[in-house]
Amino acid sequence: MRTSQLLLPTLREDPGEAETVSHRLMLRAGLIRKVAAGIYTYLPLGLRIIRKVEQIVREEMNRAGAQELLMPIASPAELWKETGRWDYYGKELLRFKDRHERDFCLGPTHEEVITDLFRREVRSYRQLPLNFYQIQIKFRDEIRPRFGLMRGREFIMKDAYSFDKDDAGARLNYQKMYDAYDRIFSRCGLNFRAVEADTGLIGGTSSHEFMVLADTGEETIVYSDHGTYAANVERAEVLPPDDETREELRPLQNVKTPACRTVEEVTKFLKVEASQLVKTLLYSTGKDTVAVLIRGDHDANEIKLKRLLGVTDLELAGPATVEKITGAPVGFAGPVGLKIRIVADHAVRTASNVVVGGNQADTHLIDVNCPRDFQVEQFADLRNAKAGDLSPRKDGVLKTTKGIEVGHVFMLGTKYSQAMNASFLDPNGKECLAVMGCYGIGIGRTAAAAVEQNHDDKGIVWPFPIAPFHVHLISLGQSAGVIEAATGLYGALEAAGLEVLWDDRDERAGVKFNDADLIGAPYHVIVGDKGLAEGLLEVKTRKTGVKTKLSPAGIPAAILAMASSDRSAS
RNA sequence: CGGGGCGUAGCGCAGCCCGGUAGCGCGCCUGCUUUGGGAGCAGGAUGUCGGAGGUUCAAAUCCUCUCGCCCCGACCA
Repeated sequence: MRTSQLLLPTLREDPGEAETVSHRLMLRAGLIRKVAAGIYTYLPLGLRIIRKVEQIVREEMNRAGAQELLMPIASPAELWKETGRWDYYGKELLRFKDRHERDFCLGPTHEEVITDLFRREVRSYRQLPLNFYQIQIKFRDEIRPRFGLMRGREFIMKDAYSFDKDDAGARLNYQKMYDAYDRIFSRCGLNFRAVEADTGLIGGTSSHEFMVLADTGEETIVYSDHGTYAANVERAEVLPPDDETREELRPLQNVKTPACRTVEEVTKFLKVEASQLVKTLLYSTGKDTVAVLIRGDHDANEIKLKRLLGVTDLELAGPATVEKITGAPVGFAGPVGLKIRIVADHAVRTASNVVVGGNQADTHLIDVNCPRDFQVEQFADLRNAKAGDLSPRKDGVLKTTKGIEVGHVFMLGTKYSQAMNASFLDPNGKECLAVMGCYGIGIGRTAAAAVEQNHDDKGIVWPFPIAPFHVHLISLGQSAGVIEAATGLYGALEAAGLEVLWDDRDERAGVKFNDADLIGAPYHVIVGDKGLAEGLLEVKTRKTGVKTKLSPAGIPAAILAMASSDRSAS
């Protein structure tokens, strides 16, 4: 492809709308353009990258025995009402009516549609197992789209759905997908890790997320320093403290803490550690308000809390509710004398002589002890794991890192097959529910994650397998010799099976070099009069910046050799 | 939805506080020179100042309302 025939609008300056590396570079390199918040056009070069990732995904899905199909973007409300997700999914589900006033939505995921297909078309255990996948545009009306392709409202996803006759089969399919994901992200040249995860809105019995490790990731991962345990922090179990010994209990006292509301303010004012403080969080469940006690140096985990309380909606109570229940403004709530249901994290049980809110403005209580001064209905694991905690498998101590979730595999069990009566006949003629799994990969997010992980101050450094082009051919000047040599090389490189972007514009060398660095093809070949005069042309490896002088005829073979050694090294 | 910020030429921004001619850099067009890391000179084009109301002799600037976008929190591939 010649740049003179390609829409490749690179930007010299950082666009004002982008802050994240991948978002900024993808805009600057002319890969994407925004149409509306979280909605993007893939420009020709950007689409090539998307297609590369899709192709790797497709090959590995096919290899794992999944079959490709394509479901519609729009689906009727009836299917969603069958599983209850028409209501449960909330505002993220973009709804609309057709001309006959029938309710439809844009598919945020396709369990309903595929399960409907299954129940219509599959009758017998002989047809199982089955695994279907598609690569298709999804729409989720995200609360806050951000970071370009990282979290769009419209995005390209590979989603797969497996159907098995029993749990053992489902586990096998799950494992196959897990292994396929491992290969996919390895082939994309990413540094990633599979972690245990929460199942969220999709539901089901267990799941793993595939996380690309990057400081800019939105997810926090905890992993054992000496073992194999790794989990999303929202999922990671925290073991109850094994040391039950407590300090000698001192008598409770009332202290004035003027305008000290936050943990930080209170600990600073009273000169105590955050771990000596217990915060009292009031959560509204929609039905009632529950007090949740968490140690001052810990963070509440709302997913664990929802599970304990058996609710799906949960939010911190507003100032009015807090005042009504505690009689004090926000910041001074405490468990002593509180008349509502109280649950607490395990760590609160073994803490002694703690500081809590006094349920009175500018007042805290110190040397408070449970159960002497207040009672808790239930102790449970309600906090986020943090660095330094014991691994739940007791195979080491937890460390934390940031990650970008690029893939997620779920064991669904019979959640959807039951709701939609997707059954088959077993050898005895008995009707059985299909055991399902579902498996997603964010295609655009994978590309964006690759940029987060592979860039420098000049631009993107694409991993070879998903690079939009393998070779960026840069011709300098418009002399007959240069044009002839570049034309010859272009043909020779393509004949060698390499994808070549030839910058044939009448631009100055600096402009071309800078654009090439920005776009980030793995290898750059520079054709100029200077090189031609000595019969040697420069080949630059984008990642290392190393330039090698080679005779033109030897360049295609040399690049193929470099590519294969780079790939085996990584 | 809560909090913070922004909307002025294709892009990045200044001007707004203190009302009076719409400006800078990059890009774009023409010409000459230049040509291996974002060229120089000369000339040129480009704006419903996000939109609607209002105040005023006069509004990019002040007021009200509205729309869009970005960033921080509650959701997820």
